[in-house]
Amino acid sequence: MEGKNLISATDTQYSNVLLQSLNEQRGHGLFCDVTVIVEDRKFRAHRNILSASSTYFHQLFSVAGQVVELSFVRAEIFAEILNYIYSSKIISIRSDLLDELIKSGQQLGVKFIADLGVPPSEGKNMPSKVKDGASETSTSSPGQKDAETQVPVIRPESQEVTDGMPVITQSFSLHGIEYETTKITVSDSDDDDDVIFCSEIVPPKECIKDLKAAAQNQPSPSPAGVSDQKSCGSGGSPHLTSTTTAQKLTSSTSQLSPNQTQPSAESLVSATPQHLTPNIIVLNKPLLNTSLSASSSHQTHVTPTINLLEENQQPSNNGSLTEVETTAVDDEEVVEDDVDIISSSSPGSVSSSSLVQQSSVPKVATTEGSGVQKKQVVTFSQEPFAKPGEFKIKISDVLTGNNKELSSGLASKQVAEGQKIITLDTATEIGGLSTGCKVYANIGEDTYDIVIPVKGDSEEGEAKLDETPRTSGGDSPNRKRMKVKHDDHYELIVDGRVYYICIVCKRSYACLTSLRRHFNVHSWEKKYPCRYCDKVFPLAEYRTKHEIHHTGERRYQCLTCGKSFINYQITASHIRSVHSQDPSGDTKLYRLHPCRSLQIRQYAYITDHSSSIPVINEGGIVYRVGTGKDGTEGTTSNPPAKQITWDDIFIPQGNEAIFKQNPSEGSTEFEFVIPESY
DNA sequence: TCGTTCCTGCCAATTCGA
DNA sequence: TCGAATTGGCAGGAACGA
Repeated sequence: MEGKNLISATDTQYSNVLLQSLNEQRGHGLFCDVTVIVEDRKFRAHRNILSASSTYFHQLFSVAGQVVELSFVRAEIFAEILNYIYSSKIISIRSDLLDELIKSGQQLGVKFIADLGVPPSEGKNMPSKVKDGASETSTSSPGQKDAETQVPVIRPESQEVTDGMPVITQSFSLHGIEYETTKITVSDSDDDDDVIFCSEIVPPKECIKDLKAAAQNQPSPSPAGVSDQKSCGSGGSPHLTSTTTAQKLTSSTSQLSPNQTQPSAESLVSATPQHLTPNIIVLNKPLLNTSLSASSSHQTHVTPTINLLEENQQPSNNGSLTEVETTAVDDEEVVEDDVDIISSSSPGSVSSSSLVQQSSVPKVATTEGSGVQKKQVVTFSQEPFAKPGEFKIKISDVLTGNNKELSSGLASKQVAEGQKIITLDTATEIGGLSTGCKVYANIGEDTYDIVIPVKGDSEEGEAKLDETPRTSGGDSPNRKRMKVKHDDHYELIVDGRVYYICIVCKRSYACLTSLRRHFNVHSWEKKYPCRYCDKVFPLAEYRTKHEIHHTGERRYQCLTCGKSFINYQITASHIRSVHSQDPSGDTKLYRLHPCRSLQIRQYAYITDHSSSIPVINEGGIVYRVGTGKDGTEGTTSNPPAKQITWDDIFIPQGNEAIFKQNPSEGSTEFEFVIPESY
C-alpha cells in the first residue's frame, strides 16, 4: 500500500516570498486598493494586508472606502509600521521614535509593534532571549504553540541583555543590523484621480479616556456624556479619536487574528479583559454617529450589544465583524443588495464614512416576513436597552415586497431604476447612510425613505469613476480632466427640496457645487498654495483672499469717502462705523474694482515655489520677489530684479502648463504647475 | 473691538465630452 | 456645437483670535 501513503509538503519559504512579493507590489503600486493619508503623505497599500496585520484596519476596512485618513499617527511612524507590515521587520528605527512607534502600533492594533513596549515580566512563556541590539531569533520549543503570545522587548543596543529579559520568539525577530528598507512612499501619481475620499475616520478624542479605561479594565464612569457628544457632533464633524478606535481595536487583536492565540492578560495590548472584548462595540463607539448620544458608559452597553450581536452572527464569523458587517450579513438578500450597492457605487469603495458612522450603531437584525428585514438598533444612548423597535430600520426590497415607499413618486422613479429603498424609522440613522443615498424625509409619519443606488446608477450627474487602473504613464501634461465619482455625500430630500449632506461632517448644502467645494477641506484632493508664502488652502478663494494681503491691493472703495479697503468685511465695517450705513442695503455704498494682481484663473494648480513671484505695485508694475522664505515675501519694497509688464504675466493658459512631481514629503503626486504665469 | 479667516448660496466663466 | 460639469469669484454672515 505504498502508493496510498499521504504525502505532505510545506514550502517554508512561501510566506516570506509571498510577503516580499506583496511588498514589491506595494512599491510599484500594483493592485493597491487603499490609500492611507497620514499628515500630508499618501500611502498606497492593500486592504487585505493591512486588515490582516492591523486590527484597526481590519475594522476600518469593513466599512471604509478606498481612502482613509489617520490623524493620530505621524507619517514617519506610519511608514515604519507599514514597512513592518510588509516586511515583518522593523528596521533601525530611531530610539527616540520607539515610544511613538509602540503607541501607534497599539493604536493601530499591530500586535507585534504594540507588544514591543511590554515588559518581559508581563509576558508569559518567554523563554527566548535576544542578544544585544542586533536581535536574533530564538526558536521556541517545538511544543510551544503559543509563541505568538510572547512579548518582544526592544532594548537599547548598548544594553546588555540579561537572562530572561529580552524575549524574541520564533514569531518575530528584531534586527539591529542595517536593512535595506524600502520606505515606500507609494506613488499616487497613477491613481490620484482614482482616489475617492470617502471618509475621514477620526475617532473622537473624548472617547480616549473611556477606551483607556476600558482597556485597563477600570470601570470608571465614562466621561463621555452629552458634552462629549457635543464635541463629537459639534461642528458637524464626526471626528473620532483614533486612539479610541485603536485601543479598542487593540483589545480585539486576538480575535482578528485567527492564527494568533490570545495574548496573555498581562500583555499591554491584550490588557483588556476578555469580557470586554469590545471588538465590535468598542470599535463602533468611536464610529458612532454624531447624532447619537453616548452619555452612558460604554460598559453599560457593551454587554447587551455583544450579546445581541453574537446571537445574530453567523457561525462562520470570527466575531470580529463590525456592526456594519453584521447588519449586512444578517440577511442574505440584504447583504447582497448592500454589496451590490457598495461595489457599484465605487469598486472597493464602500461609502465609508457614512457606513462607518452607521456602524457606530450596532444593529440586530431580525427577520420579519419575506422580503422585509427589520433591524433593531442598539445604540449608546442613555437607555442601553431601548424599547424594541425604538431604533428600527426596516429594510425592504421594493421589488419584492413592501411597497410603502412606492407612495412617493420619487421613490417610484427610483424603483423603476432598479434601486432599493430603505425606510428608516428614525432620523438618527440618516447619518449612517451610504454615499449616494437619497433620503426622502417627511414621508409618512417620522419616516425617511432612502434610495440607494445600485449598479449602473448614475444620479445627479455623478460621473463614473474610471475603473480602469491607470499607470503612471497615463499622466501626461495634456491629460484631460478626469471625471471622478464622488462618494462624498448623500442627499436628503425634504419637502421636495434636495440637500446634499457631506458624508464626513454632515454639513448640508443646498448646492452640490458647494458641497464639492467644501469636501476638498476633507480630502485635500486639490491644494491651493499661496504664491507668496508657504500657506496652502483647500479652497481657491481662501488663497485668493489671502494673497490679496500679500499684494496689498485694495479693490473695495467706499463711495462715500473714497477710501479703499482690501476686502468686503473691512469695507462693510467702515461703512457701518464711519458712515452709519448698511453696506448690505439696496444702495450700493462701495465699489469693487477688478482684481489686477490675480486675474489669472487657475484650477487647483500648485505653483512652483522655486520660481520668483511677481508683485504688482500701485502702478501696476510687476516685480519679482522672493517666495517669502527669505523674508522678502510679498512686498513691493523688495528691489525689483526685473520689471515685467502685464503682457508678460498674462500668458495664455494652456500649453505652458506642466505636471511637476512634488518632491516634498516624498510625495509622488503630480501637480499642475504653471511656472511662469505669475 | 477689530482684523482675519471660514463658510455657503449664488453666479459667471471655463472646460469637457457627447 | 451645446449641455453638463468644473472652477472660482462675490456677498454677507459667522467664528475666531489678538
